[in-house]
Amino acid sequence: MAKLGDMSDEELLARLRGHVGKGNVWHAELIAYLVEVEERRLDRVHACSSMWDFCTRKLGMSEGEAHRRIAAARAVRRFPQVLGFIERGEIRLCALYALRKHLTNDNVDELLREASGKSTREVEKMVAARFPRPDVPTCVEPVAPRALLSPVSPIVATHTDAAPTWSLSLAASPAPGPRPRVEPLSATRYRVELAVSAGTKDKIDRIKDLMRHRNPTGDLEIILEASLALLLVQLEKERLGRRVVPGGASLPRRQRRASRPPSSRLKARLEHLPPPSVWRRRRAIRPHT
DNA sequence: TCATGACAATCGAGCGTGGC
DNA sequence: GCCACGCTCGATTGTCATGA
Repeated sequence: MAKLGDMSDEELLARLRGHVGKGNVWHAELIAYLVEVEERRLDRVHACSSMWDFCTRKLGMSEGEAHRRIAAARAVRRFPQVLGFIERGEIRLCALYALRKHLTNDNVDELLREASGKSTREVEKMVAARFPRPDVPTCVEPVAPRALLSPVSPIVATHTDAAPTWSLSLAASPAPGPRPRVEPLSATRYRVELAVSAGTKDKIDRIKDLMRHRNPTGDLEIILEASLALLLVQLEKERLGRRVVPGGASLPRRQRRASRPPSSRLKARLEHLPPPSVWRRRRAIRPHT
């Protein structure tokens, strides 16, 4: 290959354009190779018990990498048209991974077209809308503090209730627990899972008692919705009430910026800033920024 | 043992903000 | 108006735990 420094500007740009998008082609080729290897059963020829074994031991892939690429290869094997979508960068491997179990001969073209150009999250939402899952049962139960957590996840549904749609775990201390989880179940329903402090649990119980006349079953979804509605009104008043600007959020960035008083802008930023020691830590952790 | 899911780490892109 | 910086979000990858 010629040295980059020796190339003319035109040649340099032409070669650069040639490289753009090669990543997708490379990915598609890799998947195509895996399809062929599996069809010829070359994994067995090379003393591997499975494709996964072949990819991890012979090709040096990580477990997750092997798993996702084999899944993509099997989707391509069933539906060869998938490869074109990968090659053109219209569908990402992660998005394909989310989609693969729902592909059939009848819907593959339609689903691929619909998922085309969407992010993985958007594809997950699309799958949830097309293939809705039932609501999860409500669950409120004590969990161990973070430091005492056993390897087994403490979040287990123990109570079944038809109507509510979110599960809740109760932490015994305010120490950081498992990460909150929000996942689409269908086009209009979400599963929300989180750990809360004992104080928050007490508030929920108190609200349940006070709302009993309007919410006889103590439905957590009703309580959450009512609480969020109140908080939303308060926050909109706090954050947007001072900025009486015609058009509001639809104004161009510069106008929005100019419409905000400097004092409140600075205050709003300071309210959400971690202490300076954390800034230094973050910079050390993220050297690329 | 293998397949799978969950989650954290990492990287890059986009956006908002402050300073010049 | 431009630029640098920091934050957030999405995509990908690696690791670990778990169930078949």
